[in-house]
Amino acid sequence: MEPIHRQPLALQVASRIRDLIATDQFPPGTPLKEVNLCKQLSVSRTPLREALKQLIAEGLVEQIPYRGVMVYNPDQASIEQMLELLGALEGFAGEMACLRATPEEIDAIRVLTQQMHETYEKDERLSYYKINQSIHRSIVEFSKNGELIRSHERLNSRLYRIRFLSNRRTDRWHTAIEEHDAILRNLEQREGLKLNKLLREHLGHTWTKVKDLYDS
Amino acid sequence: MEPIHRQPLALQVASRIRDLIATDQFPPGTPLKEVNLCKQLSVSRTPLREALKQLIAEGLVEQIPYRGVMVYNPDQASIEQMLELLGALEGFAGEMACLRATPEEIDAIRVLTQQMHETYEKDERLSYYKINQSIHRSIVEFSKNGELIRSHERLNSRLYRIRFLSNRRTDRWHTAIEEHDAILRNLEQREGLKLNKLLREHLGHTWTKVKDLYDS
DNA sequence: TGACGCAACATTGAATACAATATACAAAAA
DNA sequence: TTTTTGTATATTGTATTCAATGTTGCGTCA
Repeated sequence: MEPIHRQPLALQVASRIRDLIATDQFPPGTPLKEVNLCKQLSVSRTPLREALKQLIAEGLVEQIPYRGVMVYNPDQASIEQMLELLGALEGFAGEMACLRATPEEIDAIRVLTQQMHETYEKDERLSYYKINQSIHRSIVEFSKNGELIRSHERLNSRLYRIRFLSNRRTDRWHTAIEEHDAILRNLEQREGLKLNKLLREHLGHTWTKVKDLYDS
Repeated sequence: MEPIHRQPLALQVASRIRDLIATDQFPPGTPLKEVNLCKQLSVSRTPLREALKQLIAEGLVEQIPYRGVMVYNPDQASIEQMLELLGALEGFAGEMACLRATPEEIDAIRVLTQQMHETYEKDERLSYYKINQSIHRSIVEFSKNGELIRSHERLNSRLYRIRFLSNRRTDRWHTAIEEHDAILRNLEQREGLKLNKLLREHLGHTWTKVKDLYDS
């Protein structure tokens, strides 16, 4: 039988804060004061502090001794490095997916890519963004490497907000759609090395979009 | 001026436990009971628990609610996946290092590779192992990508013991040395793609060594 | 007027106390 | 003898309390 999964309070608190950061309710730089959060979340300081320790380890927030915890506010250089690493992870995942994905799984990517086209034509940015995320996550999953999946998930969550902001730029949408078509094609044809390259470049373009956003 | 670095107790505790795991004084499966550790380390439960939370996030130990934490004991599949990911990270790092390493940094790798030869000839296994680790870490550092460096560091620490054990096998030493010569050559000639491939294969060989170790 | 020092306050760091849960073992019933 | 069940004990989860540290603002003195 399916075992009952229990969630210690600290874990629940951690994922709640994670969501609050991802949805920009706690934007970068927000100080996370323990007593305030305790009241807002109705927990005592101990589980909250344990949750914060986890988030620190994940790199989602940063801590200065005796001065508290705040939401991580990466500078341009850090963002570039994170996107570069994300590209490497996704590229490698794509390469492995070419070896290991089942035809059904590739079908799923095909469906998502199709849906992406539809949201593009209807100009539904939020849906577009979410489908885009799904595609990337799926490719990583199909690498069938749990460690890779976890690493990607963590890094991606740190970039969630950044990528969302860069999504507001519409002038690169068309290129992005074309790239996704190419990604699908290479996955279908199991062209691992080419897919690797494509995905890395795809993330590279994300960086240029983010960069413009910061510069303007 | 260089700021003074403070170490909250929890961080000190975490790195102490990390060392104990790396040096196999806490081998895989060891239950880490809070009160015992508190006495041994002369700290109270709060900082200890915060330290454990970090180690959990790092994947060095695992936790079952109300049953405690124990040193992570990966099965063969997990080890294979971790090594695969480590290969991807080091391969990519090598590729970037070809673009970004200074001549002086490459010199440093050359010196280390030379020292590796010497320890090989003198049959000094521990020194050999440590120099080997230094070379890999250096290559990753020369990628100049802080995120990549941290990710690699964390994954590597989880594999430290495994790789150490697999180092006892001597029949692959010679091949490993040759591979390291090739790695140095390709780094010197800035052959990024070839170096990437080499490093991935190099880690792949580590996996076969580990596998044999488990099977026998 | 500006700089220094002191004090009150706010916030985090650590320790302890209490509650919830799991495990082990023994006693009782089938 | 085997199974079950209850109780004692150990261990983790959570709350509360106390200590250490950093910050802010006011007052005093040059």
